[in-house]
Amino acid sequence: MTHSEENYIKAIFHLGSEGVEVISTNAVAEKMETKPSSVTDMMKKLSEKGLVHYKKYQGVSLTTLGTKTALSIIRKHRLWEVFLVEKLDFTWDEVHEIAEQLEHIESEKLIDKLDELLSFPKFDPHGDPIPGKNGEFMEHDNQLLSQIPIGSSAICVGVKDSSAVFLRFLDKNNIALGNKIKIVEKEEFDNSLRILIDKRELHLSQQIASNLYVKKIKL
Amino acid sequence: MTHSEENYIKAIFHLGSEGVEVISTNAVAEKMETKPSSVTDMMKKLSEKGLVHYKKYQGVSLTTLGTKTALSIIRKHRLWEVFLVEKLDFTWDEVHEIAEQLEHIESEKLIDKLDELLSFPKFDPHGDPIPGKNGEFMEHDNQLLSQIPIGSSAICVGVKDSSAVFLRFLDKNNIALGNKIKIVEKEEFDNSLRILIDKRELHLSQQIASNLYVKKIKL
DNA sequence: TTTATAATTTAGACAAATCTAAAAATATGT
DNA sequence: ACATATTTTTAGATTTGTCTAAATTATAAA
Repeated sequence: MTHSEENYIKAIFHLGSEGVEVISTNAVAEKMETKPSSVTDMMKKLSEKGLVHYKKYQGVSLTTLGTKTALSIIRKHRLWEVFLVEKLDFTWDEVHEIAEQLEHIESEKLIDKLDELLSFPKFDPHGDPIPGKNGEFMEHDNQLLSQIPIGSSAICVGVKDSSAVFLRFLDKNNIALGNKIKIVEKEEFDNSLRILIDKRELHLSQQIASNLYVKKIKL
Repeated sequence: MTHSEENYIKAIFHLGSEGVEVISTNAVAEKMETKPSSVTDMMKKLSEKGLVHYKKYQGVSLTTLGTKTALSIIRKHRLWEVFLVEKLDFTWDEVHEIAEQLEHIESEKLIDKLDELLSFPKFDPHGDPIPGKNGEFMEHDNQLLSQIPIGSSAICVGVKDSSAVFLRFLDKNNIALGNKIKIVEKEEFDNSLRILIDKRELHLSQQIASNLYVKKIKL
């Protein structure tokens, strides 16, 4: 498989995870930052290779083989991210671009050994689950901070948007995975939240709150 | 730079190190396993980019920039090889192919951090010197086992041929870098050697002896 | 020095991945 | 349901890296 093919497969997988029912040519084009006509060409190719189901004008979806392939690429991406943070002291906002390159390295043994070196991590630095060697994949069933009722407490477990800007915003405000957050008040007007984190009080916009995955805890 | 361009630059550098005075189109083609016509095309391109000196029918050589580029790629290749052996327990005959892929990953910071993780190694698993961050490069001035006089002792410090077959031959005969070798006798007829290594006696063909770098030691 | 051989370059073609512009199919609004 | 807007596909062109076959230049041999 070429890098380009792998990137398309990954994009289709991610669109699927985002809950898009039927994946359109335009959606893929937007995610890949290419033109729809390029997507059409690639879908024909991937279809011939048995990686996607594709019928003209009908949208696209991954075959079983395509899904397996996507999970393998995502596994590599996320393991490399853990490596960069845990072993090379990169920050979580720096690792994505490098992992985008490393995910295309071909060597099953390399990934298995890397997995072992990192003690078989289950999540990447952004809280995303790492698919297993045999394609086991646990979608996280976490809630977004914005969906949690007022007064309850939760642990920060992941980010939905893992762009560098968002991650640096969290760093700046000392919000890290593992932190406990208590929702003090929700502003009716703009759905912004007043929260308590490490005894500090913070004000988070709705946009921030809907990009933070949390796990509710009982008091 | 594309992967292909980088591979050509590396090939030209290695041909230069092998003591070839003028590097011909055919020599590059052979090393790259392509056709001479492909080489001509690429040389024009690299020449326009200022990486090589090239004049039709006159052969090719690296510019200062080209040499700097080659050293950077070789530095990456060799650091990754050390990583694979030291951190992931690969054997020295397994690392070349994977490092061929990893050497194209773009990130200065990644390489600096990797260098640090590995405690700034000076040699790769085959005994080849690792170029420094600023292009410092120490060609090893070692002798080949075949050039050492009878009766003298030497330490095994590197391999000239680092193909998997040769490396596995050395493994099979318990010859590793760091081992002390004493040359007992040289057979006039075929230049094969009788050596003493770890109290074991071994018989090495001329071909083997001329692919092992050693450093002479005084008794 | 002329000729034969080998090395190198040019010309033209191809596959991969992309693009633009035009055509075709589907979806939407009244 | 019909016209319009949107989406998707097709057709044809471009770039990169490769190839084959033919032409050119350099080298070696008689």
